[in-house]
Amino acid sequence: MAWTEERVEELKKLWAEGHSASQIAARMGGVTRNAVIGKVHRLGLSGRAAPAKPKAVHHEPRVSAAVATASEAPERPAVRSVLRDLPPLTDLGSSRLTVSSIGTDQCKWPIGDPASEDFHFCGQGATGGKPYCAYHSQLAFQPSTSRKERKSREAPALPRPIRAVS
DNA sequence: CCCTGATTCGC
DNA sequence: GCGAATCAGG
Repeated sequence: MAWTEERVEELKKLWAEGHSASQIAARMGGVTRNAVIGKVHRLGLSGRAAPAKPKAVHHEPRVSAAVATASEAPERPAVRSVLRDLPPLTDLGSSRLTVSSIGTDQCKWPIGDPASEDFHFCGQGATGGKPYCAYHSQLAFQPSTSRKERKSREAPALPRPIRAVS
């Protein structure tokens, strides 16, 4: 399908009305949203009414600011009790697991000081899309506190999942 | 995973 | 000029 006068006309109109590229593509037919966007750009009418863009930040080399914000919160009594009933955690040679080398199926429980050289992750098998291995999942996802202390509950006992590098 | 626009580049 | 592929982001 070619961009005839009429079609370009309608494109301009719809775009000006604020329809998205995909909406325009669907309405006009014969073109994909990519085609629409491409045309919009070539017509020089990109950027609609005052979205107030921050400034050309598009497509810049992205610095991975994925600084591990993990904290090795000291284990609290409640956690310790859980710990007691769990099988010992076999120590993998995990000192090399860094935020960038850890796999999606590896436990991301932080070990050590994030600011330290030897900071690493547990690294044991983490299944079901969980960020932690079975062992650490039990620490991370503490059962709901008994309705008794409901009121004073808060502070999720431990480290929040490290955001996997997507 | 759904969507958005932006950019690149072979055609 | 065109638009699919790809990217970056919401």
